[in-house]
Amino acid sequence: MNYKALAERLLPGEYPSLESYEEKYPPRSLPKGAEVTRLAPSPTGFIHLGNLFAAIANERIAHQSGGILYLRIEDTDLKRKVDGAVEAVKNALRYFDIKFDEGAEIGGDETYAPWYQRQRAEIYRAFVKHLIEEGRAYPCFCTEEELSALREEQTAKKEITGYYGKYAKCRNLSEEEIYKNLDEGKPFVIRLKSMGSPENKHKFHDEIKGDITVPENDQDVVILKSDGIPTYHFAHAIDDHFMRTTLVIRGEEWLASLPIHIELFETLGFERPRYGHNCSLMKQDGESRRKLSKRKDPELSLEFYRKEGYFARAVKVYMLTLLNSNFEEWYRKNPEAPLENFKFSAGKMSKSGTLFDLDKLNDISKNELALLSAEEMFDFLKTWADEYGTDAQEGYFADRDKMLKVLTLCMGIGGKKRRKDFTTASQAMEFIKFFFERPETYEEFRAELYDRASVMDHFLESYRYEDDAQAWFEKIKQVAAKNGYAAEMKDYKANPEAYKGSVADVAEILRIATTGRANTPDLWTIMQILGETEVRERIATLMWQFSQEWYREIEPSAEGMARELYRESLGLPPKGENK
RNA sequence: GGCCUUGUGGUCAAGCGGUUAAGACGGCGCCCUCUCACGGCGCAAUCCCGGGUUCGAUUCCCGGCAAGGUCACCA
Repeated sequence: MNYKALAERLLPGEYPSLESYEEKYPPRSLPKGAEVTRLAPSPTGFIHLGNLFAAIANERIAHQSGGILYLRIEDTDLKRKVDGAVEAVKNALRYFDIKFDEGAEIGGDETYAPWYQRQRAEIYRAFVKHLIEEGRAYPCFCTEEELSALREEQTAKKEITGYYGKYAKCRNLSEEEIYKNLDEGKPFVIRLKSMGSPENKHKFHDEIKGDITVPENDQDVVILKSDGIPTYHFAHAIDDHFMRTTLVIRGEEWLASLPIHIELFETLGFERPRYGHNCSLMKQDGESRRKLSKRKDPELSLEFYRKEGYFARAVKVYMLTLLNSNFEEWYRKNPEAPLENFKFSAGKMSKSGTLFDLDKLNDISKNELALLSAEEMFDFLKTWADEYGTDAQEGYFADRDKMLKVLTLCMGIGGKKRRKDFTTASQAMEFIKFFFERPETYEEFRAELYDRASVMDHFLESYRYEDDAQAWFEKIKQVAAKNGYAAEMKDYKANPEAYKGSVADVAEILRIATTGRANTPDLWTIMQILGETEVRERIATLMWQFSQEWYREIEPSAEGMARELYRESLGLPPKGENK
């Protein structure tokens, strides 16, 4: 068989010499030990937690070694392409502070460009042509129907499926048959002529899994599709060689095709990069666990975290704790140090599938947010609200001073202990809502707090905005005593039967009346921020409602009196209907 | 089904032949307290199973079992 002539017929024309590519994409001049890693998504536009997981590992390994992280777009399959996908990937990763040194739409050193595989067609073909000339690749004319028939046959016989050995029909086509097919214009793919046998097993060192055994490949895999574009496997070998990748961290799902890649690198005569196959993120689903799925699990999408307003650093910290088991301990000891100072190591990555734990993420988020200053929190929330918040929420930020006071209080800044009430921006906005909008609904009063109107009335009577926290609380105590509640907690605990309740209950009535909620940060400060008029109006409004109800039930004729009471408490003149 | 990988509390996990088998999240209880949050203290809960090797196995070996991955002109 004249392979040279065949190669020319299959891929006609002059191609640059193989050596010229070596010169064009020379080995990188980097310090010893520097790792070149990459992220190589296909442009589907959907970027998920698994991508981020691998991205962080690749980024850390590259940058802590003084190496390079680049972005390559694996667009060999047109069906997967979605417009704007590359932008989406870049944006998502920027949010989580993953910085590329070079790559598609990144700029940087152009030596190893282009980074879109479709733009690299010539290189792939040059090498495919070479393999044909060497007799290490051949054209295959089998149709999809033939291939699936073969698969069925193999399955029925309980043999291994695929294109190999005696099943590789086109491998042994005669020269005449090949040219006849070609003359008839039959479409063809180029397959690798595999020399391996799965009976032979080799030890292989995986940077994450450790020593594993890998069988030899015997599949005559497709390397060039009928459209002249290579398959993933072939493009991987060529690109990672010429982009001078030193370490490939990729998902565990690639482990099964490692034998193919090993053979490809061998037959091309390339030194292969080191590999680390990381486990995938799992989710508990009833009895069993499964990979996080795009359809069923919104928390897989990176977009989910941005919409909810997760703090990017918190997500990163959580990823790091999953990625490297010793990270959590390090972080505990070095809470102040930049994350980059942590010595990341592929060897510490988990070997088995990790269940994604939203509780843990939420815990980390609370802690991370509690580290922010009021100004930082202001910026974080505002950025979120501008993009995802309602109009009303955007409005909260108009009064910067008030917002800073609110945040200072709600985050417990200045106090002995920081508060940790929320995990995301959307929760935080919900939490501070009552400062900016009057409550629409009120948390239910416990049944025993039946005389709340009277408590409110007494409170408004004695309330002075100028009072400091202590004086204010003294007055609450007086209100308590006046209404039959224990002014001192100790008294109440010692003898609960003697009272209707304690100051705590009185405070609860006032808390619900002003905020709508039974649980809030310090009430006195809240009242200070709201301002006197607002406090009085809120409490009086509710008080009036209660009085009305009460009068309606007990003494319908006295309803008018309730209104007067209300007006009086606001300091308004009696009579007159308009506010 | 073949091949590959993995198996320590509910979850993430330390551990490398002898330990009361760390820690964190979650759960539960108590304390602090005007509520909540924070914080403090405490409790429950784990070495997949069966054989070896050994004075001794969670740890080493073999065999099961279970889980995950993969078997395309998708990546």
